[in-house]
Amino acid sequence: MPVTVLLVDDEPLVRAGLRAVLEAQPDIEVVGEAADGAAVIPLVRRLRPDVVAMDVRMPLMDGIEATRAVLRTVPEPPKILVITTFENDEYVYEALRAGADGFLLKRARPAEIVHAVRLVAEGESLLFPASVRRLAAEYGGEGGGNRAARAVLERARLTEREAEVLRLMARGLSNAEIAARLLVGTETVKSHVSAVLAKLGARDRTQAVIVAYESGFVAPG
Amino acid sequence: MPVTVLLVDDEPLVRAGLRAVLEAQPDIEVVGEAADGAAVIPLVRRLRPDVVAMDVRMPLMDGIEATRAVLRTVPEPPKILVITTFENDEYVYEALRAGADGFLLKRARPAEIVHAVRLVAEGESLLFPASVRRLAAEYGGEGGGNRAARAVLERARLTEREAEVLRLMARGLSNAEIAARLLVGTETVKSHVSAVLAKLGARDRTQAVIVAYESGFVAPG
DNA sequence: GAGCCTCTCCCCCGCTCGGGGGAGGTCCGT
DNA sequence: ACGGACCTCCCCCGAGCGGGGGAGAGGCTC
Repeated sequence: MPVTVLLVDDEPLVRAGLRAVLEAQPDIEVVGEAADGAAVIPLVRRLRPDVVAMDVRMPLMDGIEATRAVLRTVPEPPKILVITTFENDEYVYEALRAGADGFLLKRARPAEIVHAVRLVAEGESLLFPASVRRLAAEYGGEGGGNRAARAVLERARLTEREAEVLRLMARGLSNAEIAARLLVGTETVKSHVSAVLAKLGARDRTQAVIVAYESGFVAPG
Repeated sequence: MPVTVLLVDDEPLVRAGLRAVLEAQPDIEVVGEAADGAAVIPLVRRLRPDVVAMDVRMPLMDGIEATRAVLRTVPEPPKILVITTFENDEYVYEALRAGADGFLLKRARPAEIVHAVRLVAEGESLLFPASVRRLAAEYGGEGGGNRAARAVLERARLTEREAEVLRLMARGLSNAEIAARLLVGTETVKSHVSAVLAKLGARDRTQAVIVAYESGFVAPG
């Protein structure tokens, strides 16, 4: 059965774009739209979507309140994917605190958007690395390491092999070098790397390495 | 005038390989060879090379002793580029401690080798990131950050713009994204990125980001 | 035994990246 | 006035990378 999605954004254009991108996927179905957070709860009750793609900034009720409201009032609530235009949006981490399962930039590429929806639908949390640093500053800065990044890494549930590959990535090795070191083919390494990128919500190996550092997965110094 | 290089390695094959790679460059000239560290000092005195490409492991006198000897006894000594087969070679950091200006893996690609020679000739120090971590563990672990990486970064003498680009690289941005943020063309960003990679002795942006983290240039957490 | 996960390897494809060149502009110090 | 950084942009080109598929072998649990 397909992943059902409810779109919540005050801009019709954005909704249309999301719908186009998501419906192009055979396994994703957009079951409804809302223009404001205030309309979300009844819609969620009626449509029971797997995922709510929710804008943070909306006129009547913003994405944070809406997220809280949904999670409080709906039994077996859907996954909440927060959408925002700005990666420095202070609202974002509040939404995550409120219980959102991930967030996504509007300017993300279609493949990323689709990917993000699938991930949260499967129960994985994701944050895009470019924003992870930002979050860290706000999230509370006492202990070493970055809580947000750590959360990403923990929820990523990397397999042993994937973790091993990530460690080598974080030492600057290329796929070919990793393959040589692990005594496997480069295609195999590519598979693992892809899995790592997918699970971490990273676009490329650089972002994955950033998560590795931010989360304390690899120790700097 | 070209960069003059003295090759010191006990394996003729390696010397031949280095010679072939280096002489293919119009601006690099191999002026001599030696099979052991013991032969280095007189040759350096006579040939006065800009750079000595020196193996660490050699039968009579290893690269560390040879490095120390050259730096102690020769006025205006050449730059020493240490060459090794293993990146975990404990000899390497000792050589660096002894005053070597950089090191290089034998399995490095020709372009990297050429690049390394040019860099040390110009007075830049370089360490390949994959080995930087290793060095850190040995180099002394009290203070935060990685001394070796910090040294790389300091001696890299990045321009303001380059530092800015590196910071954005370390946040996971692509060249296009950096270009958008800095309001310049992607070609410009590519230039800066190339300059950063060159100065840091990094092969790709991932390695550059690793140096950024290891050196404390960007703070994790 | 069926299902699931993990690890392994394969294909095709498009794109970004990085190397190696060059070139014009400004600003600054000598 | 000249050289020298520095920033900007341009070209060509090859290689590595990442997406999107698939597929088989082994091991696990139910």
